[in-house]
This record gives sequence, structure tokens and C-alpha cells, in this order.
Amino acid sequence: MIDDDPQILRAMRINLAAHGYHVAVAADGASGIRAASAQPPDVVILDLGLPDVDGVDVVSGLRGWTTVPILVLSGRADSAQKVRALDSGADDYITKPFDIAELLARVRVAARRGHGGDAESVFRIGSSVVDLAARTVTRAGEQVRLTKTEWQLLEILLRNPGRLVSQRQLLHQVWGPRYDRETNYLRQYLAQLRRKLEDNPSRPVHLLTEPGMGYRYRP
Amino acid sequence: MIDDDPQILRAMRINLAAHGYHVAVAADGASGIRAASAQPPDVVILDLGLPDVDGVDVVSGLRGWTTVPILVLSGRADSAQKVRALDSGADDYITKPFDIAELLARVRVAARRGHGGDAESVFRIGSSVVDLAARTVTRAGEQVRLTKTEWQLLEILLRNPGRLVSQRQLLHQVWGPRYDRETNYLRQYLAQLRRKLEDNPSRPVHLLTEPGMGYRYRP
DNA sequence: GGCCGTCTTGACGGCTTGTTGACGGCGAGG
DNA sequence: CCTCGCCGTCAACAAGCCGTCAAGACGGCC
Repeated sequence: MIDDDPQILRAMRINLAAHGYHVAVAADGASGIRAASAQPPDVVILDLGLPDVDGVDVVSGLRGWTTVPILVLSGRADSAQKVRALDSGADDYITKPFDIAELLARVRVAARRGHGGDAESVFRIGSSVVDLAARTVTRAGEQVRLTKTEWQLLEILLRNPGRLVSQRQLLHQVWGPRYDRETNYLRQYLAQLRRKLEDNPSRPVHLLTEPGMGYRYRP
Repeated sequence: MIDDDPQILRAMRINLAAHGYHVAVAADGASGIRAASAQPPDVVILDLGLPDVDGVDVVSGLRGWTTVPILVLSGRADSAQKVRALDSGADDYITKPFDIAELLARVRVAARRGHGGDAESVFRIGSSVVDLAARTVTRAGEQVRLTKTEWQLLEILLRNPGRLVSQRQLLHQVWGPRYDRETNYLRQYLAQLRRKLEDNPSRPVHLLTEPGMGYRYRP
């Protein structure tokens, strides 16, 4: 749940917990996206009225790498806003004030749809084994340590197996929207990940570069 | 679309058709279910205020054998009704009167859910398979790499299947408005795309030239 | 306060890609 | 039959991008 109003946050948390849900919270868009990638939820509830960024950008930021159902809450009832949010990838749009019973019903709808999408968390890169849930890397029996930044980068790539991830998206999600042009960060950290994971770091087989576009994890 | 009010039915049909949807209609629940089983739709829009049966029973009737997205329309705004409809298997619940733009946005949400999202992004060119979402090309089992410019050009053509795309439009969208006359770029890159994608590059079957006009992708 | 790991920043060589010009073939029109 | 315009092809140059190395900045921990 991503919301900056602590009061709503508290009320919702109690209500959802009473119905058997486990609730993780974030107060702004950036930390919400980070939290969702660190511990993938079954459903995201997102308040559009966030302080740091436009809520629609949060939706796109999530949609770049996950298909988790997103429910948008908003005080604005105008249809233009609704259309923007839904077209950017949200699954539902609920106008405040809302009935809690209706919200719970819509959460159930989102949850039953999301259950089709399973999140595998163990990946192989050459002789290395990466477990995203346990946050461990094993290479030829040896434990390998990754830094926080390396984990963030690697996770985005692994969660999009076979798909190209643009450098813009990687920079956005790891460093923030203001680092659009700092592609040298990517070069730096991709090289480190290859050194730590690939069997032949200078000839990568799984962590591939697409010049001018982005990077790709090939299973 | 299942609705007993001919006026709403007509208005909706015109609106949906204007946005490229093909609309099949039914005036009551029983015939609606029959029609859906005879010709499975991509999305069902169901009015709850039907004469013959309770709308919720129609939802259950559909859910017994299909997972097609169901949008419920209703004049009743009470949350008990909403919860009943959603819990019986509906995917969305819209209260009349509604904004047509919002309805269309919610239809798009339902449609992309049902399609699995990426069904529209896979194209075939001879023995090559192009996936726009993943940015991958497979040709006879082998991976083929395209450059950024090649992707931009190819995407425009594929997104207009069967339609002629003018040289001016291609140059505009890929290189910018100032490159109106640089048709040699198009010759250059179309040739490259044909070499990489067509089975017989000198006799293109899918990436066609219309002399003096533009280019066309033929599925 | 000093040490160490991690995150930034800058620079350089090599390679891929974009850009440009030129040439021949083909068909339409005179 | 000739000319002209348009297209496909090739070759060469320039520019951009990437991998790599190295060094400075920052912050946590003893």
C-alpha cells in the first residue's frame, strides 16, 4: 500500500489485516516501487495524491517490470484522470470517499486474477545460482556477496527474463528519475555483476548488452 | 454486450464501434450466455437490470465455463450489490450514469487482461518471429539482433499491418521532422531489415515498397 | 580518528552503429 | 528508343556507445 496520509494508512491497514491480509506500506512513490521489487506483493494499492511524484508515473514504474494488480485510490473523480491512470497500467480506480466493503471486494477481484502469475525466485547464470527471495548467490558452492545496488539492478533484469529492459528504466528504478543520462553507472555495475556471476565475464552469455537500448537477461 | 435497454445498447454500440471494437448484443441473460458460448467475446459488458434473471446469476453462469473479463453496469450504487456482483466473478462494476471515456478505459483494462497483454505484440515475417514487447527476433530458432533505429522503423510498420505508411511519416517518427527528404535512410534500413527478416531479401514478401509513396507491412 | 567497503566520477581504446555519397537497374512517360 | 526518377546495393567515414581501469568521495564501524 502506497499512501502518504498516515491516518488512511492506519485505518486501511487495520481493515485489511482483519481480513487476513499482510500489509506492507510505503509513504511515497520511489520507496513504494523499491519495496514492491524487494518483496513482491500480491496486490498494490496506490494513492494518486503523493507528494514526490505523479501517481501515474508510479504506475508506469511498476508496470515496467511487473504485472501485479494495481488498485488506484484518488480523491479526484474526473474521468480524464481515471483514463490516464487506467491506460498507464492500473487495474482499477476507486474514488474517495469509498465504502470499505467495496474496496475489499475489488481487492479480492485483483487478488484472484493475480494468483495466476507466479513469481519464481531462483535463477541460474552459468554456474551461479541466484535466489531473489532468500537474497543469496551461490557460485560453485561458494557464497557470493552482492551490494544493495547490485541486487536492485539484478532483480529488475531477472524479473524480465528474455525481455529487453531499457537503460532509462533501469536508471529510473535504481537511482531515480534524475539519473536518466548516467549510463556509466550501468556500465560500471553490469561489469561488476558479470564479474561476480558470469563464467566468462568478458564474454557474457546471460547478462547481455543491447547497444543504445538497454540490457537483457537471457535464461 | 448484454442489456435490455435498446437506447443504451445503440449508444454503446456506436461508441464502441467507433473505437474499433466489434460488438455483439443480447437483450437478456439467457441469450447473452448462449451468444457468448457460440462466439466467445474478448470482453463481456453486462447490465445488471435485466428482466428475466438476476444479473448476478448471469455472471455465475458465465463464470462456470469461461474466464472472459466481465464488466458490470448498474444503476444501483449500494455497495452490497457491488460486492455481490464482484464476488460472483465480475471483474469491474460501473455505476450509471457513467462517463463514456471512463467506460472505454475500463474496457481496455479488461481487454489487455484477457489477451494476456502481449498477444498483440508478436508478428511473423516469413520464418522470423518478432516480439515487440520483449524486443526479440527469432529466425529459424536463431536469435537475430536489431539496432535501435531498425526497431523504431520496424515497429511503426508492424503497428500498421496491411496499411501503407508514407515515407514522410517514417522519417518524421524515426529521425525527426527535418529529415523529410532523406529517403536514402529508408532505402538503407529497409534493406537491412529485409536482410535480417525476410526469407528472400531480394524478393520481399512482407516488407513491401510502394514506389513514390512509402512502405507497407503485409502480414 | 582511522579503516574499509561502497558509491560516484572521469578518461581512454575498440567496436558497433549511424551517416553520407555514388553507382547501376528498372519502369514510366515522352 | 531515350530520358528521368526512384529504388536497391555497396563502400567508406564519422560519431556514439560500451567495457575497462583507476582514483576520489562518502559513510558506517570499530
